[in-house]
Amino acid sequence: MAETDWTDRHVARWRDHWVDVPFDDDVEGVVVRIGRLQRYLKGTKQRAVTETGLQDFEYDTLHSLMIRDTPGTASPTDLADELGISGAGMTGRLDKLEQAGWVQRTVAPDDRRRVVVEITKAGADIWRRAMALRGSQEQQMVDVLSAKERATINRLLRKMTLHVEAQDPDPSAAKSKD
Amino acid sequence: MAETDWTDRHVARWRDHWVDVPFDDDVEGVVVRIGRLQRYLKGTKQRAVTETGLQDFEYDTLHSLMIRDTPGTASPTDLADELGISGAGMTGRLDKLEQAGWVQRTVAPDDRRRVVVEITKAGADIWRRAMALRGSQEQQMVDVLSAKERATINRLLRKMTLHVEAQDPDPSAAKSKD
DNA sequence: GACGAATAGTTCGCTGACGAATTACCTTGT
DNA sequence: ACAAGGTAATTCGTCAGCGAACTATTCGTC
Repeated sequence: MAETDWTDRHVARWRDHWVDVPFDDDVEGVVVRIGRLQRYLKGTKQRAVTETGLQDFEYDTLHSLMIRDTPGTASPTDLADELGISGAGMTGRLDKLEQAGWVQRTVAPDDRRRVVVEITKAGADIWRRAMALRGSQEQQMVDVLSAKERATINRLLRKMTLHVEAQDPDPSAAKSKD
Repeated sequence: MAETDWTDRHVARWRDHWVDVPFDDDVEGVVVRIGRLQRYLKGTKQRAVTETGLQDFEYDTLHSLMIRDTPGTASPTDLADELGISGAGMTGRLDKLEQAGWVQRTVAPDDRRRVVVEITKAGADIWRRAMALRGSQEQQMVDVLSAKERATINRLLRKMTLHVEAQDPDPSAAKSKD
């Protein structure tokens, strides 16, 4: 352990104060570090996205629309589930995205209750631009690990994701604000 | 690689569609998995906190107030920084927390611009109750790893947090909604 | 083939958070 | 000693998102 990070200091400070609560250094370490890395990623995304002129929630929605088995097209409900927001919230987002010209709504001809959301050329283009800006920053975070370490951490992370994905059987309760 | 998780499938699906963007399986894997684990943790916290009758943001604020070198007392600005919300937002939260009787505001006698936020007995009690509910669920996530694996993943996570903490020199831009 | 239940999406009123402006207080330089 | 500038918190207007009620369409069954 060459250096101590924020989490080490946090854990050291709190090991004593813990009363009536199970406290395991390694568990706390994993949980807190994941939180801190996620916070960092959120920040880098924020910066990348803002640079394109998109708002955070606009990018999130376009992103969700693109990274699916049917890229660029989805129902509002599916998107809402995937993004972890309410139906009402989704309506609001789509109003703004459609207004801005990034997506397009059409009613499904076979079931007129359904709405099909499709990304426009402009939408796909700006999403790709934001993606490019993002990628490099994420790369930077992971690049401090060697190839071998990257493989190891993915193996361990996968062990945990498999566990949590098994608990929550819904595969669409997914990606959140990455 | 015994089983594939959501991220494996995501990466497999997207390796091809990637154009004009650097795409590394392992980098994407780390980033996406961290996001998904964090989402899960957010969910477990949510459930634990709701069970105590607290609202999410109330718990977050009490938590931030407790896990510091001066547990149970802080300035509004420090709390806002730590929680990553604006000063205005903090004022709003403190209004509600004070109203509910979980915290108490007093002006600092030596510098009357300053406000000292202190947790009340009731506040500390309910926070502790929520903590206990939380702990066990976090434990569960990490428990799929062996003791040795837990040590390894913490080492690798620390490598990354040290990197990102070095980039963002502000140590208070910290914990977010854990 | 018609009426009740189910489903997809939207509208509505409210809430938490934001940025900008404001108030109150302290510090510094002359 | 007092004006100019800085700092801590609050107020104000706005916005995204929520849950609940509502509308429009389809399904199921008798």
